Amino acid sequence: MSDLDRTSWQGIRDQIRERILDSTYRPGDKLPRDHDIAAELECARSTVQRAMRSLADDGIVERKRKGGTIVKPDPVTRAVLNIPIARIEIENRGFDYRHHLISQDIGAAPPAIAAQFGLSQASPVAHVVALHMAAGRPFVLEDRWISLDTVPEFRSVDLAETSANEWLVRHRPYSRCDVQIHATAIDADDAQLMGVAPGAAMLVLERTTWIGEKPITHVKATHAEGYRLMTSS
Amino acid sequence: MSDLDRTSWQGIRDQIRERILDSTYRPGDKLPRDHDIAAELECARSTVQRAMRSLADDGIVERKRKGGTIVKPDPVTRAVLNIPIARIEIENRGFDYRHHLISQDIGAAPPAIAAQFGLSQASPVAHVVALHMAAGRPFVLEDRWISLDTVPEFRSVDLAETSANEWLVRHRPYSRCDVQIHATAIDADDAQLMGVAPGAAMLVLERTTWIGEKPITHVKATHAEGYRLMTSS
DNA sequence: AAGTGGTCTAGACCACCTC
DNA sequence: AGGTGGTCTAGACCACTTG
Repeated sequence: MSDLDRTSWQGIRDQIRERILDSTYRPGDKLPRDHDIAAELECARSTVQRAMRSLADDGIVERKRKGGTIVKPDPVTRAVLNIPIARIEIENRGFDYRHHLISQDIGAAPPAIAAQFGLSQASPVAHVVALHMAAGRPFVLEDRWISLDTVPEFRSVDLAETSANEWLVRHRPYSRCDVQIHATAIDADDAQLMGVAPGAAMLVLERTTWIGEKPITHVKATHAEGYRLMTSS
Repeated sequence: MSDLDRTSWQGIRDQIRERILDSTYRPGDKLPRDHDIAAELECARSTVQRAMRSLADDGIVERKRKGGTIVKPDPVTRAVLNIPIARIEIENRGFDYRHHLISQDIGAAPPAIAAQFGLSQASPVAHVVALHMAAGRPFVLEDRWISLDTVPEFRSVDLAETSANEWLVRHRPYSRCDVQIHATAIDADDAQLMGVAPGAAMLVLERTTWIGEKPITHVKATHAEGYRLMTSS
């Protein structure tokens, strides 16, 4: 058969989704209770549950105890970003990977970073600037701050061998990650590093990761001109 | 108690995650089978299943039948983007919303759009350019193509009342959505519309939505200078 | 061929929230 | 206060994939 079993949870999900697509249920409408859908489509209630959770995860319906299930009135496009570490992304594209350490030092946190980390300015941080190269050309410029209160052993990492990016991701799992994406006109210094004209439009990803309530690192990753972040769902 | 029940699926998830964070299980390691974890933590196997699926969704572990569960060796940052309708986003920020229709016409698909849609160039498409304003200032410039084969009734929509964005999202649910994000230097015409200097760095989101295998719409949304897409997980 | 995760069921109880 | 979704269980069978 072309689709899945009508009584698998994917089958149930598809039938409900179909009714939303063909306007049997319209935005704002209340759907029957799980129990009744289960009876009608001849499956267990937990199977309806599974299907409904999937639809809720996709932002298609909204569920509330006692309130029931409604079709979301203000649909939201939901896309999942996968951000791999630079080396993996470059190697996946079939390019040779290398990284250059541009600068590295340790000191007290400047105000902007202290604020981002929620720490006092006396806190010690490491600052690392590195360039990730794909096939000999600049791919990502990484400007990173690491909280040495949270990651004291970072002081003794040899960044010639492993990038800070990779060392952290392998040794310091995080529990939370904030991501911001924006476009910026590159300044003269960074332009020279990236090999583009000053003022060129660059895609920038800024990430801050945390373990519990403690900040691990903040990184500003400036991507090569023309880079596209892609997602699908 | 401060955390959830140790035997709830969230509790199980947290205990497993904890063991990954404290390196009891390291990247690439194989975890015990669900059955054994269930026995050790004294819960049903399906509860372990639920916890494991959550960890797999977060990109922390990888599961294969017969292969077992391993800690993902190449951790990937996974962030979920929520892209609301322009009007909702602007109103949520407490600004007055308005939209201006810049241009609107119907014709055969130009090559780039035909290719994007996987259609022949003879296919009829609508082309709409509109500006979404927040508090009287340009917020998003929307350049949209709609496949009239898929959405014939779009011909008779009055775009003075509802934006194409909003009409589509309310009347044409989609089953798939591709998103691309990039930075671009704005051209002179668009710069005038957005009220910025030509060449300014702008964040652009391009989305194509599909219903089954049929294309609905492709939209290029150029955001105001300095706009930041934010996510958290 | 066999081991592992994936799914389904039926039933029970719980937690939350509207009515 | 009662109805609804959320979760848990125990057991069974299935599907995939590796050895």
